[in-house]
Amino acid sequence: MEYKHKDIESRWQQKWQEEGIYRVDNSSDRPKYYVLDMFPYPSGAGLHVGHPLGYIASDIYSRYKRLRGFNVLHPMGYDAYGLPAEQYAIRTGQHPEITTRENTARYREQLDKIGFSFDWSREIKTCDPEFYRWTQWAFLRMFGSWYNRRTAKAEPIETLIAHLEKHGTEGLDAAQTRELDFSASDWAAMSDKERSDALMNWRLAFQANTMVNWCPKLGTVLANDEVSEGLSVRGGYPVEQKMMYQWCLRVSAYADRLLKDLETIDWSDSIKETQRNWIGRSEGAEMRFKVADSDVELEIFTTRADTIFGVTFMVLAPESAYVDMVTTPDRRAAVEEYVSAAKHKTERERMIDKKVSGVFTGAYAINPLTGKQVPIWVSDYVLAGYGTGAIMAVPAHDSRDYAFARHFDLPVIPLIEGADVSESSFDAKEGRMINSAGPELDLNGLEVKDAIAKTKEFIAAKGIGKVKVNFRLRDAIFSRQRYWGEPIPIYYKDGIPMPYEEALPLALPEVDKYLPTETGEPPLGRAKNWTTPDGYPLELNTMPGFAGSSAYYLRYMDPRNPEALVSPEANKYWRNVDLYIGGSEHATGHLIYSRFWNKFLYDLGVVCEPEPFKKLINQGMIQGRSNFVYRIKDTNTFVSHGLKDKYDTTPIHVDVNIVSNDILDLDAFRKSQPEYATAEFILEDGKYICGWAVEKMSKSMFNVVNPDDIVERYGADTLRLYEMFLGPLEQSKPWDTNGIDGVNRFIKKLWSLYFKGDTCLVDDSEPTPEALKSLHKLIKKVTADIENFSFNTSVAAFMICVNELSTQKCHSREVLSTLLIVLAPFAPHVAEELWHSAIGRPESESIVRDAEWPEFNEDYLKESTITMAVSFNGKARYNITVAPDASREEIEKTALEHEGAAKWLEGKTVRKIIVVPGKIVNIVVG
RNA sequence: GCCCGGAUGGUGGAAUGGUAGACACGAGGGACUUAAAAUCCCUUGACCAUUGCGGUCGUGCGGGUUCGAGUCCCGCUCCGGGCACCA
Repeated sequence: MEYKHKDIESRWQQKWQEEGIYRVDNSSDRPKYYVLDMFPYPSGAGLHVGHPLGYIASDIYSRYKRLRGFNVLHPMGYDAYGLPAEQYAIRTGQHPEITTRENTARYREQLDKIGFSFDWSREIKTCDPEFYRWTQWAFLRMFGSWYNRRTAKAEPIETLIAHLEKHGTEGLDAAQTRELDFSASDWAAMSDKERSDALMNWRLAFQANTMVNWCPKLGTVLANDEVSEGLSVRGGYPVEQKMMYQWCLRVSAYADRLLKDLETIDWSDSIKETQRNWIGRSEGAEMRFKVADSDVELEIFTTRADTIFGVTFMVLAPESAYVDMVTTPDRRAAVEEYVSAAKHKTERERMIDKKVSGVFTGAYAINPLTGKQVPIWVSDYVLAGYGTGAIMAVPAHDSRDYAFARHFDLPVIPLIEGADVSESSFDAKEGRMINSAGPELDLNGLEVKDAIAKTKEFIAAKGIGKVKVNFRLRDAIFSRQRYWGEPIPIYYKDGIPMPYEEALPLALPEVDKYLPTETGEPPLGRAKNWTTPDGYPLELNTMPGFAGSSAYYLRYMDPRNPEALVSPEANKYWRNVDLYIGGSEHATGHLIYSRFWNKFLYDLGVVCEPEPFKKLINQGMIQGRSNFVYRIKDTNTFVSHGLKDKYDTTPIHVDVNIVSNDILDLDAFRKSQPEYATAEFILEDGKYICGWAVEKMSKSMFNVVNPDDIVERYGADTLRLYEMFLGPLEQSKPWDTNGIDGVNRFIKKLWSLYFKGDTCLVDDSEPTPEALKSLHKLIKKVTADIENFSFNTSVAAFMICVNELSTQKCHSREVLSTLLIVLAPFAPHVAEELWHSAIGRPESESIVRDAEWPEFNEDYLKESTITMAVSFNGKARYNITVAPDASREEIEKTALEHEGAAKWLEGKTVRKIIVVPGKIVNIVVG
């Protein structure tokens, strides 16, 4: 029998599917294990070889866990709402649902060919009403909840209303949009509309007038993580800041829990660090500065309370409400001009324009510790959205304040001994304080750390301010002015937003065009009868992309449950994801929102674990490896890479699919484009060698490698092994087809252990000690490697083992069948085939379902003798062989009596002998 | 600017503080073959020596700890990633 991958793979894939061997139940005697991949957005381009990298790794792990006796949940689905399908719809008029259906079908076809062990009976799509009803449901739960800081959890809005009825805002400690202050009788006197507006201040899903990232080109608002450097992540269009009334999620309420619980989960340091940065906890103090000749008090936030004696001016954000309150009449015109100019700048313009700018308000603030007056300025380097939108400026110890002070010629007072502030500020939080003594507080001589603590204590005691923790994490803007997303289940009764609970799932309506209406309303404004049966208008915004992906891992536990997102039983059984594999680009988006969403559901008692993903592995990106041909200028002649420097050439991308091992297929090249039909070549050694470079894998670079092509040519098992062999899972690396032959050769070599032509070589001979040693070395290595996600070295271990068994001419059924079990997670098709055709296991049995992972036996690894290196002064000189249980003395004796020793001992004294049993003997001479 | 990673042959990459370069690609040589493909065998870090033994240097740079450092510590350089007028 020959190794025919096409025949083998399609046959087993079909059989596995018919028998439903990957279907998993919500109850089992076996322990549970949940392995999840980040589900893909089904784009029109289909999968390229980079996409399955993480899926292959998770599949290997799932299969391994199954063989180890776990009940493994390993589902797959589609993140089906997204911009590309909508933009395609705008261009062509094709309903995004059709586009999405076509794309998911194509994805499924591609995924199936690779032989994944997904339980497709649990497949979900975020655009399926039976799925998104639970996205909408969760949104309404958030709408109906507030965050009680006292109990540190979300509570039903009714408990808040009860509090307001009794005490007003008195004694309330809640996550909120802004500080509100009213009494129980005020509450009683409010109209329904006023109450609704007031409650928005506390709801976890709420509407607010906030500064949003508005992308005019996309016609929608974007969340912070959807914007990078002032451009939209999708499409790269400019984004401006705009005040809009929008739906938001109060993610910030959970900032401290999101930060603290990072310590409880097994994620990489880098992604935890990214989340820590994004959450941005900073401990500081809020302080009040009286404004001279006014009752206004400026509240500012600082992390450097110790530098209060160095305050030489104050700065307000242009958008700050203080600006209006403090500006003196004579300065008003100048200030208004500056503020309006700042407002008209986009975020990108503000970022590019790093020039120092600002305007004096005419007012002065009084330093509460010194009583001295300092001028109040307005500048756009202070952000309205962080802290209080006002700062005390300490130019000596803050580089931004320093730049401002130098530009406007304001005084700089150094506060730290030895700090040279003639050229730049001294920002480090270290050193001893100077110039820091006032009538009531003396910080001189203290270390910065102690000075901060002392100042905080002082201002708190004096009632000048309080200790405050600020977070950079913003509430997530939750409305999108787009069509292809989940409708927000809200209707408006006399202008009051009401939950539309009874309508769930609230299905996405049909529209004639996927564009905003003439009056500038979102596309849902075009839907006919987009009202409740009573005629109340429905919300026109849809939910953002992260909505559907925030709780999908819960739905897989119980995907067809019509009563609940997930039943308590199913949730208690599967709990949370044990292993999650996906790209690190979701660090500040999906992975934050999911954790937030899960914590909210945890507060509600819907889920039993406070974190959704116990362990997270970020697979690296697979980059493209582009090939180039070199055209001699103004000719149709192409020169091989090694000779190109002799000519004046232009490098041109050439399709990597007509290049093999960097050698160009000349005929295919001539046929690829009409203009190349008459191309001439200057060859080296009869070949045209292409140049190469690592670039993003994309159509425009002609470097897209399609997994189907690899599967067609080499088979899924080769693709799987090769993707793992490419390098460490978490590292980004270019796809390089050059090495794939080696892995394919390995499979053929493996096959030749079992078959020579049509003859089956497997027999019942007693395995030799060497064969058992090779096998158990492999079991030990692969077991450890899988646990550590070091799959590349596992593949190497297989190659070594097969080479050894092949040299030993091992035909033992015992050894060769165990080898297949170890290989099965990596290359399931060839393992299953040989399991039956060569080992002769019964038809009814499947290696992927019924085999048991072998335990390695240390005894087989023991050597009758062991080799140890003998070194002199640390440099190895010769080897000795000793018994494994040789005593220290025996080893030393053997080492010194070895014939090689004489040369090194000649005329020297032995000072010390270090023996590391089994490894090395170091003889220190001198 | 702050915070995380990383740097090893021609290439991708291996190495619980213990003989650096596993495994694979590529390259060179050979066998088989009319020939090619496929397959198999040998060589392959650099330099020196080569009749044979062998020797010297080598993990981005400079120090240190250690009998012994790719690995640990200190100080740099460069590359990748995250955050960023966040006070």
